[in-house]
Amino acid sequence: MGSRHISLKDLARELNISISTVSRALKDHPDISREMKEKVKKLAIERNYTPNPLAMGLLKQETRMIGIVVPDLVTHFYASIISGIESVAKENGYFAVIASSNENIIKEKESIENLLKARVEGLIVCMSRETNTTDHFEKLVSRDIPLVMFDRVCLGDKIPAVIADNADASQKIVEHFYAKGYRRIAYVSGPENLSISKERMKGYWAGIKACGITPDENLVENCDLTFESAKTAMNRLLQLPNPPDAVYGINDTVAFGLMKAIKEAGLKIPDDIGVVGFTDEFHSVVVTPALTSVTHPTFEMGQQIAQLFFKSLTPGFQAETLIVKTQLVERESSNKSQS
Amino acid sequence: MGSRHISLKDLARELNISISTVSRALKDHPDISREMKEKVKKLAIERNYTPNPLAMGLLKQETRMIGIVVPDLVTHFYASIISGIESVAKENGYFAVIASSNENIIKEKESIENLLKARVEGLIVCMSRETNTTDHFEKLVSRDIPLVMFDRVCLGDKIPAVIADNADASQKIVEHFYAKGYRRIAYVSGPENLSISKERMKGYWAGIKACGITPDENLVENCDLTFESAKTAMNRLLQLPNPPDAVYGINDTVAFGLMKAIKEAGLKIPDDIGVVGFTDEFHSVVVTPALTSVTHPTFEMGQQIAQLFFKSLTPGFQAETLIVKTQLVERESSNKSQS
DNA sequence: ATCATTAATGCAAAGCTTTGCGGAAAGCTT
DNA sequence: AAGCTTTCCGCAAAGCTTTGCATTAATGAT
Repeated sequence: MGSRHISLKDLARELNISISTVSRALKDHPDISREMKEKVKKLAIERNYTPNPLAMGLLKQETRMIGIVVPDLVTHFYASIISGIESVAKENGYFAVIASSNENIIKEKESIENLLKARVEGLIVCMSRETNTTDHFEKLVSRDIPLVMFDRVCLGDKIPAVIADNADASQKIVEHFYAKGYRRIAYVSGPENLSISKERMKGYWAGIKACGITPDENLVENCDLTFESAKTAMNRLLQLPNPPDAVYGINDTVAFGLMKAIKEAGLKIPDDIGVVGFTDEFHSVVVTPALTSVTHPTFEMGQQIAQLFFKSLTPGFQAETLIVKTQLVERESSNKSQS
Repeated sequence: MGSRHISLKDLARELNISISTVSRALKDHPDISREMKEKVKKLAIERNYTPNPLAMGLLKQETRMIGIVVPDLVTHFYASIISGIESVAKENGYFAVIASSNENIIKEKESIENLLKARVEGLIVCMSRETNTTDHFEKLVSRDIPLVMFDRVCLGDKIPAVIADNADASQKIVEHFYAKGYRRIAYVSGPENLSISKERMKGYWAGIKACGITPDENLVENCDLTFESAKTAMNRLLQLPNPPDAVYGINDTVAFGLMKAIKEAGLKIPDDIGVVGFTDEFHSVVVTPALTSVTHPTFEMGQQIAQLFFKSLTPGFQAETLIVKTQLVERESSNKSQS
């Protein structure tokens, strides 16, 4: 049962030499004679020896594990970022252990605790949508545990972070709508505790102002980021005395919900109502009409997150926030026929 | 640096007692007096002691890690199955380490090797689409390493597996089409080395036969499971002298590709051509028209996979293949107006 | 032949936990 | 008071690896 892996001791016994000699032979230590090295290496390969990471971890006091906590695993956005993180982690000899908070603050705290118990050397976290307190993150900072946050972040002065140019992108969406001839532009936001909500909201108002549109509080709705709640929010907008002729959501799941509600109301996209999403999921291409959306370079974002993480390990590191540029990809859903 | 975690030794030193006493006190060993237990436990909580899993792993010769290798992470199907596996794993005190083969056989083999080096106690694998040899799996079997496969499986007599009722479901799709009035029913399959390809193909022909349709080899196309290749396959079908009036794909990504090609050809779904998918992704609801699709209970499937894995750990276990029932969810894309 | 180098290898500790066994002190019996 | 049983605790080994230091043998120098 426990004998599936062979150890230095096994090799040593078989060759009738000491463990230290085996260890040194495998690492080409100058003290060991050439013949001995060859003999040892040959047997090691034959027996398929691989060093035991548990023993190494114990000795070196490091696990080379890095813990990732994301709100869910089934969203393309997170999955792709994780892939990016893993690619850089692997390059640095680390590997990622992934936990999902299921958008739940309790589970988020538990996941962090469990990863710490498993002796990860640091954490990369994207807050759940419920997370409205930050003490569990402050505790990590005060315990000197390496931590990088992304997308939904907090405590930017203490915790290094990677985020999108949320306000900018949001403003550009409004301006894009305006340029396409839309005038009553609505926005469906997410929970107020999330940084992305705040920043994208800021961009919305900036865009409205930049376009010289009279601001209308009624055109801003909230949802809890689910497909269903987005539909509900859209229905509220549609029942306004003066409903919007354009709408965008805080992410693509929300945008899909908006589209569904619009279609169910018998309205046409993009002619009756224009729609734009945020966070380009694969399926923006698939829906009809194809969804205009803000593209996050998710894989690269993941790589940057990991790079920032490793940078944060160096002594004297000061927390910084990296902002990645997004791009508005125009497709059919916001292409109003000029009338 | 290495002093972020405190050990039994730290507690022992602080209380001026031996390490063994601390260890036993924390586990309520009868040899330890009540007062001593209380004193130790109090300090342990105060200092936030958690046992070092590396040391435990080394001692007990177990890591409680289980390795998962999937073709990709960004597909809802796999992400959801992983969640299911993790939920059961956690219950049993195990945690999952996830690796992606990126649909690449080399990377698949590497991932398996790396997980083994990391001392996972067993593996759960879904083959990449390129995987046409099975020797690396046979090696695992002969090395007595616990292994469970799912969805795309092989060596069913030696390796426990969890799969969908592929042939059945496939046949039901054909019959569903027939019942809806479609007569020239096409099928776009995947790489022939994959079990799902073979089984769903078998179901296709069974369905054709059951409906009394004259078989037509031309109505069966292949693709490599990507969106693009599915589009290409569909275009070939559309250029047939006698093109199909219904088509289904081996999974939903393929189905989306089919839909795209059909739309680009200016044909209407479901009236000109009916479409059905396989493996119900979230977005089947979002596309227009909503996609009729075969639902896998993915989360539950993940749970069953994990349960089978733990069952396979028990002595005397014989490989078995679990077949999970799927369900055909009728939506708009196959609902031809009766004419 | 003796001493000093050099080369090649082994010993042992550290990192953390569990656990069988031995040991000391206290209480009890007679 | 001597012997025995409890009660409570510490020693040490095992699991695997790395590495400073010690050891052995052999070579070269004088």
